[in-house]
Amino acid sequence: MPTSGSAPTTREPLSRPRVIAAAVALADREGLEGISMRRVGRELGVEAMSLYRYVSSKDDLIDAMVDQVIGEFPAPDEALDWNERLRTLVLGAYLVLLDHGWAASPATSRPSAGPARLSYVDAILGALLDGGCSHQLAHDALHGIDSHVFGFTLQEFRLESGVSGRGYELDAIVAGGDPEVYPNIARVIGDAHHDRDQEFVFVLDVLISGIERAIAGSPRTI
Amino acid sequence: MPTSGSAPTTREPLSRPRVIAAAVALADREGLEGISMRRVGRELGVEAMSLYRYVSSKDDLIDAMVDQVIGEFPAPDEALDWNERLRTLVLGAYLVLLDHGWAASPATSRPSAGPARLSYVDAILGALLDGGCSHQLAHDALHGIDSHVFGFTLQEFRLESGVSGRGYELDAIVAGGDPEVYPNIARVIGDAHHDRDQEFVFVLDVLISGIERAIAGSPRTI
DNA sequence: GTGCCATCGCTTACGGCGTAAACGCTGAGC
DNA sequence: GCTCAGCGTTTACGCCGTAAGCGATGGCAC
Repeated sequence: MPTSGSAPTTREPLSRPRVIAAAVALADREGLEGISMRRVGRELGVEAMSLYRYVSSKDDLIDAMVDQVIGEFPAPDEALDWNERLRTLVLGAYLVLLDHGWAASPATSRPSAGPARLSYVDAILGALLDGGCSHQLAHDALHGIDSHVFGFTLQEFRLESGVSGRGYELDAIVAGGDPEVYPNIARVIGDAHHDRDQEFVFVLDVLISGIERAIAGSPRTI
Repeated sequence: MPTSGSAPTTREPLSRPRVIAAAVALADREGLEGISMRRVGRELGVEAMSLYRYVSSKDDLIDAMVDQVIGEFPAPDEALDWNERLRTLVLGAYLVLLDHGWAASPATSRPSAGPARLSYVDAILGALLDGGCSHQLAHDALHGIDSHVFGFTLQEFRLESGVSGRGYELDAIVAGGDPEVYPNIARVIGDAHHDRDQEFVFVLDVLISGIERAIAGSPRTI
């Protein structure tokens, strides 16, 4: 083998970013359930135990994956008014999450908050404070917005990627049963158009206009 | 052994409800991670494989556990006005979920909807329709309410039962770092009072009053 | 050159998981 | 007494996360 020229088969060395990226790509294809240390290792042409040099546990890996996804959320556009800024911030987060649906669940249920998540939270709070929210109101509103972003995406993936396949599964259940048993579901389900983006925006706008009215009711004094 | 009188050591026969109840009790104590077929079996003094006569898989068990919890949600009080009925319905659901925090995650992310969940959805839709929502609006509002109920509870348990123990973990993270990095978090975190019930109600009221205004904007025509 | 040591991926092993398949017991009906 | 269905058990397979230790590689001091 020549002394300098690297052989084409020389594989790139492992690194934490490479491990995380491979895991994210795998989860994008197979979902969170498809993630195991052995599978991620295989993805990188490496044994499972080798990953532990870059990741302290599977939980650490998943936290890092989540933070990686949140890192893709678009940054706030400081030129916009606070409410429009908040809207685009949240909408941007939602659109990224749709590309990595598996991330909503650990993002919601795991306690860790990485730097990307803290930045995102900071940006949301920044918009709320610029709008005149009291610290308390900003704090409460953040919770509402956060559970909307992650909770809604989670629901979407529940309905979409269910074992039963695709579509709105209530359809099937209700259609198969007596319409007298769940009369209101039966009434609504036939007429309603199921457009997830429009639903997300509807709820988001309800939240934002509710926050605006709360600010008007008790604006920040300091 | 006498022919009739049952010996005190005779153990009650297994049954689906008994399996589900034992699993719920175990999850209440240990969380969802503590659920394994072997552990649930041990709880009942039985081998893991015996459960499969009453439950077709672990997923089936978990779906049944979730529906069991949702079955505890209080029924709607038809005497109330639609908006107050909706409020108490949602608040009742939230309070039950707090007692079974593990249930929020599978309730949100698994595709199955058992009879209790369908009843609950039907009750919510009933209130919305009584309020004059169009079918489309009722449908959209349902999604917002649902992700609030389950998403919010999920967040609460994320913050509470984290590995780091108890309390608001952002505190620790932010306090340890440079306050310049996340200035808005730093501003808010010191002042805001963290009262999860009050936060839940705040967001709920924002949602309900948003729905009221949406009804006023485009009431149901049929 | 020689010896050393840090880096890093691999091997082996353990206990636990979900569950398929086949096995025994036990009690009721005849 | 025989049969048979109901029901809990045993055994086994392939997966999982990860603790512990091994071996190769390559840069560095001398």
